[in-house]
Amino acid sequence: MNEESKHQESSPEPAGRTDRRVRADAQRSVDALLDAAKAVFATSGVDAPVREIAEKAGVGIGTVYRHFPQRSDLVAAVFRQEVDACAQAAAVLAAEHEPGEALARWMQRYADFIATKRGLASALHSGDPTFDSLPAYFQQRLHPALRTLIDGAAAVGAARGDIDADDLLSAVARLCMSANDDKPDHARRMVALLVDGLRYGATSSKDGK
Amino acid sequence: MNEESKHQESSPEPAGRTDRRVRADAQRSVDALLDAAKAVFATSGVDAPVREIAEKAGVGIGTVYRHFPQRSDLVAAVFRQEVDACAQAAAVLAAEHEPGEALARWMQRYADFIATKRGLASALHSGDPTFDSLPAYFQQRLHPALRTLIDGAAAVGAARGDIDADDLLSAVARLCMSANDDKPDHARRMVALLVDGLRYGATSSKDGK
DNA sequence: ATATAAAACGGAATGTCGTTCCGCTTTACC
DNA sequence: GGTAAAGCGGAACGACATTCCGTTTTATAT
Repeated sequence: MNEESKHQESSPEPAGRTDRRVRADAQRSVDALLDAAKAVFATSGVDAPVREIAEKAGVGIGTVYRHFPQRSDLVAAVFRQEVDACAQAAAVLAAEHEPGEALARWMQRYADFIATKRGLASALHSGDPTFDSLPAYFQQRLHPALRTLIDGAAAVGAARGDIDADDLLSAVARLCMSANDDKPDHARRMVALLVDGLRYGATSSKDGK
Repeated sequence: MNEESKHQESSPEPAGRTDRRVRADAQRSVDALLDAAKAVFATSGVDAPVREIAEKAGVGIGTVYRHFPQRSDLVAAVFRQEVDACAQAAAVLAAEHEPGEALARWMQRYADFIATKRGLASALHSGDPTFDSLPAYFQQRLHPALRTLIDGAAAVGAARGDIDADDLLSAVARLCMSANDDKPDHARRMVALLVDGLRYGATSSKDGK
């Protein structure tokens, strides 16, 4: 169940008869908007004015609302984009590191994502219908990524494999949302503890039980 | 321009009542505002316009801001008021029911409070300094109420007494904030389960296990 | 290459909101 | 009753999200 990238780098392939779909300038605007919004949200929070994002992206206000009918649509799009990046990171880490290390690094990557998005929890509980589909999207995108990493690590005996990916994802999310006010690295250590737990239960042999 | 006249000089009133403190019309305005805000927040959410509250209370906008310098001060005041009511309910329930029943009913009362205040979690995580003191106030007000109920129930063998009140309060809060979208009575049943757990561990006699 | 219609653009205009300001009214105390 | 402080109401202000529409750009047909 994969889905082609909706807004990736513009590839000038002339294939297809009716290319009436996406105009080049529109694609440029959307990309610039997403980049600008990500940067502005990171510095000024998700409550930053739309005008500030439009200015940083070098487009007019009207252009923002052409592509994102509501403010919340932009916010949701950025969240989705970051989740995509997080999911993609799984493949990259799996290619660059041995399975156990890849799993550990990805868990921290995911934890960082949750911890830095302070406005995420508020958005999900805001009642805005725009965000209703986000939880399902997150799980749909993150579950396979983590599942693959766990299986990979379990195959070489670097971690136990009998763990539900969703359980892990929600557990980490809860850990990172709780005590972020007191100690900045509290979440990091708790996640590391979780990963160590995965390693502890590893089975060296093929036979799981 | 800061508040300086809150506290008068050192004890200028020996026995007589100094009426220079609160003017009658001001008290009326504050009461009407609090009532109106509670009603409006319940129906339209905590993001309801200040003007709507002012109109419902029958006062002008200026009057709102005289007593609540910021919107968030009004929100916090309503939260505090509801927590007070919840804490007071403990004494009422203790007087009207036997200890075990009082404890059980109060837990549901508290659960209802948390579950219906959808904007509470968002407010606490909003970063607005106005809400910084709320968690401490909640605990300070609720802890003694629950502690008394637990002790009362434990004294007649209706519940175990070796439970930390804060643990219970935070556990119930978490339960009521999680799965409120799926099933409306999920929280209620989970809280009932918790209460049953308290009853299960009750000691009818003095034997310490 | 030029024409053309659709798509996209920019930004002024609109409406809502929080908050401030200030002249007028009420209250409490003498 | 006199008076001064406290309280009141609401117009005014600035920030924001969102809409509207005349102008410009793009993709395709000619």
